[in-house]
Amino acid sequence: MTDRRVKRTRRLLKAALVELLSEQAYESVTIRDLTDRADIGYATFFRHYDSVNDLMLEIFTEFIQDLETYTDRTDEGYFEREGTSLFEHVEENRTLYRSIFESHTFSKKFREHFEALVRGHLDDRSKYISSKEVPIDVAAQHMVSSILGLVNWWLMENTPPSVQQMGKIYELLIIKGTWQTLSSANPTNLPWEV
Amino acid sequence: MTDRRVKRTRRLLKAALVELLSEQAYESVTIRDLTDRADIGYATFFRHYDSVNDLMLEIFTEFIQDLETYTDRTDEGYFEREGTSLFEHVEENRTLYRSIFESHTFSKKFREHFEALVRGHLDDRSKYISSKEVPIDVAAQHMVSSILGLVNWWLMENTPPSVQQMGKIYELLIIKGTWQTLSSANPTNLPWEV
DNA sequence: AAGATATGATATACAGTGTACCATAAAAGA
DNA sequence: TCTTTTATGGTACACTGTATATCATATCTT
Repeated sequence: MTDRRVKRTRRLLKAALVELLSEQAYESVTIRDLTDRADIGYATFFRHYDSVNDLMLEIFTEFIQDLETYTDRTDEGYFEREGTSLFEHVEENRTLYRSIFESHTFSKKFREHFEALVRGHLDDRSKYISSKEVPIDVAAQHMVSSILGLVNWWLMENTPPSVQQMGKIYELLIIKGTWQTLSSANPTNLPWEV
Repeated sequence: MTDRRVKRTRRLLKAALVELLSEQAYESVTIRDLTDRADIGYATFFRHYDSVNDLMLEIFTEFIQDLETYTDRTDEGYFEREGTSLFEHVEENRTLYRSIFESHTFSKKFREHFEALVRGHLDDRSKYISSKEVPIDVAAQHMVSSILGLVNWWLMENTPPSVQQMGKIYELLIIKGTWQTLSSANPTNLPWEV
């Protein structure tokens, strides 16, 4: 695993895929495309990865780790503050986000990671949640759909609002919108305003 | 176009695809699978459709038409009444909905149709919308993400709530949740309660 | 310097798409 | 009913892309 040649090959392949994603759709990338771009032998690919999905998974995993350290910067830990962090991360990785959202497999994976995160936040605030009509997992799913919908909209827009504007929309539409529905707290006494 | 043989072939192919979708993933269906199931010659497929996507598009189009006549039953025309209609339609077409949501191409198409519908509703209620921070197309996108997220959750759940329960959740989480955020109206004087 | 191993190149098998061709069956029109 | 038209089945073939096997060579580790 420490062999320089192995590290070089894997590095070249990952770089090749990231590069290709800004030129063509993820689904259209072939193994020949990758080995040509990385300038390595075709068969060599299979000595490291099972498939393009397998290679993408490695990039995706590193990407998720990057996102998690990124959103953890704001140690206050509240949802609405993380909104701006999320959109900053998206802005800096537009191409990769677009590719992930284009792929059914990886948008699903991304959603799963995100849902776990949101579930954690909701569990932390469970004492404020009074709604018996909306189950907790439906609420989590709803926030995830809303957030990822907003991110997706922002990615596809040709003249997108700034990160700050998106943070504002995020707070208004998703945090307040959902929270008012689920919350037993007085609107003037919501947790993020304490 | 009126040739009995043509109609027969196309009918058999559509039936074969619908049948196969309850047995395997949409992406995995090959043309050979279809012609074997329909019991027609392989080359015959290409005399009618370009690709599996092309065949699926025909099924999808008929499906969308069915949905539209379905949701039009409730002539009052309000969002929250259509919630139950939507979930009724999903319940009666679970397999097809699952296949559509599994396919990036068709979930996108479905989303586009739905978004046009929601945009129409929002435009009808534009006088109630006061929010200057949330653009109208972001609001429409947000409702669509929320609704389709909820439908998707319902489809994947092994012990899903009833249609009536889903209608209730829909009204609370999506209609009221979003509307309160966008609306200038007094909560006791929202349009659907008039 | 010697042994281990990753790579490049090539051949091969395989699955799936898409086209061309022709004999045959079935439909449409008189 | 007879003739013409056309859709179908079957087959062969070219093409793309995946995946494995093999072997000489280059590169790395110790």
